[in-house]
Amino acid sequence: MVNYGNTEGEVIFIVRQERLDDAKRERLIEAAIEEFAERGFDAASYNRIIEKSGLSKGSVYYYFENKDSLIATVLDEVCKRFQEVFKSLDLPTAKDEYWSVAWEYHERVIMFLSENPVVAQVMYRISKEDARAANGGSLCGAHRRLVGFMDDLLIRGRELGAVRSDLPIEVLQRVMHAAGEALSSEIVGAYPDTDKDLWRAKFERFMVTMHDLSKRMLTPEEVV
Amino acid sequence: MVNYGNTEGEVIFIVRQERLDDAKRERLIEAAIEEFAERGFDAASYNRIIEKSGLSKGSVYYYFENKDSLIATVLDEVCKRFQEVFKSLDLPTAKDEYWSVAWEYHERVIMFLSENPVVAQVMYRISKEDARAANGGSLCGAHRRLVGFMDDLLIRGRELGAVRSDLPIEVLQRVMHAAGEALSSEIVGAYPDTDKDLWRAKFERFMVTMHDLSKRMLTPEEVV
DNA sequence: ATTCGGTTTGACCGAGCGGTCGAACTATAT
DNA sequence: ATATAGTTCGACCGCTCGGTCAAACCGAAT
Repeated sequence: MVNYGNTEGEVIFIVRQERLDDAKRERLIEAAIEEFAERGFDAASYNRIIEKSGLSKGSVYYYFENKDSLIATVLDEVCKRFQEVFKSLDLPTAKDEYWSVAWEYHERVIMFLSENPVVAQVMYRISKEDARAANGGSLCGAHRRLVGFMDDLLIRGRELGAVRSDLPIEVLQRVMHAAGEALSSEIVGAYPDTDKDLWRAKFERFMVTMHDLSKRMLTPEEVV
Repeated sequence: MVNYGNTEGEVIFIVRQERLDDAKRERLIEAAIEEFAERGFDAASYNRIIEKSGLSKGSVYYYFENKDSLIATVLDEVCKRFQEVFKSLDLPTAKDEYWSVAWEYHERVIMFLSENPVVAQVMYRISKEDARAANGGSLCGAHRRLVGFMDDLLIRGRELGAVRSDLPIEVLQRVMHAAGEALSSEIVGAYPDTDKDLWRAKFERFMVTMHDLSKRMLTPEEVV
């Protein structure tokens, strides 16, 4: 797996980070995730992150060259956590397996996002700020890692004849991603909000809708 | 038409703005549109806008109470320009008219966005920064105005039986908007890029794809 | 007891931010 | 010619930003 723009800086910082106490590292990264979730990467305040982490300014700058370096580290962390979700999910090997794997994928995604609302918000920020210039490199790479499984799934689906071939994978990817975001907005971030049954109902409605839309959008042209 | 959070400030500024020279007003607004397009509303620099407009700081603050006030004015301006596009487009009155009107809508949208790339970028920023808190009011209102026609079209479509009724209009709206954005990304902003025929081809491909996806997503469940 | 590399600290830096304000300018009425 | 109201101007304000740095601290080796 390529390491997109992560920690490309001076070697000295890599050495130092290895020696960094785990507890401190976690406090810093958690503070950063919260800040990025709340404000996005651009508007995030490095000062505020440092303050929230409880470390001193000097210490943080001792381990991380600058704001971008910390961003890269956090992006890597977020990607790792998300990718972990699909480690045990195999791509379909036959056409009639496709939609059940897709269902499982959507289910795992939505559960992960619901159980990790703050991380979810960061992922949301990644796809929103993706296009911009400054952190473009890291963000773009992170975005690619996040949609990696979906990409592979679409490619496999096309090979198996379960997914239309008249549109580029990238277009399908974008539309699916956009639809998923639009649909999941009212479910993610409202996890066990007082009423667990209500959430479960919302969740199941989302799954049905997402599955329905996926099939409609992706099914090969000759079938419709 | 409701005036969403626009120029709610002191009366004195309204009076002054009425007396403001048209040429100066346009220079300022155009500078602001460019800045907002490039950086978004949050990251936009009021100082930079003022500098670009050629006016002095004191003058601008004489006519606009603050940054938010100028943002509200620009939002209003952008909404007006976009809404102008549909003034001569009527909602369908029969089921078999629906898809031709939808086609016409998509065509006009994409033409407007292509011919006004900077304004398009601002509209893009509106929908991206929509969720956030600070300017939430104005941005949210502007967003509603921008998707107003699509909303009406969907509602009418449902009344005519051309659009599915099993999902809330708001969900359909979001998915359509997201799909449109995902699909149009490679065409908007690349208007007459050296090769006019190439762009025309891209445009026609977009129209076909958008229409296909719209039909797939919106068609009532019993038909599929 | 001293030295020394790794680590921690917070005062400090220049830049840019949104916003203020008193002085100067201008045009019209008297 | 003078008074008055509308307008223009840019120096200046307090604040936060990302980032620097000399001094202090600490624990292990000598």
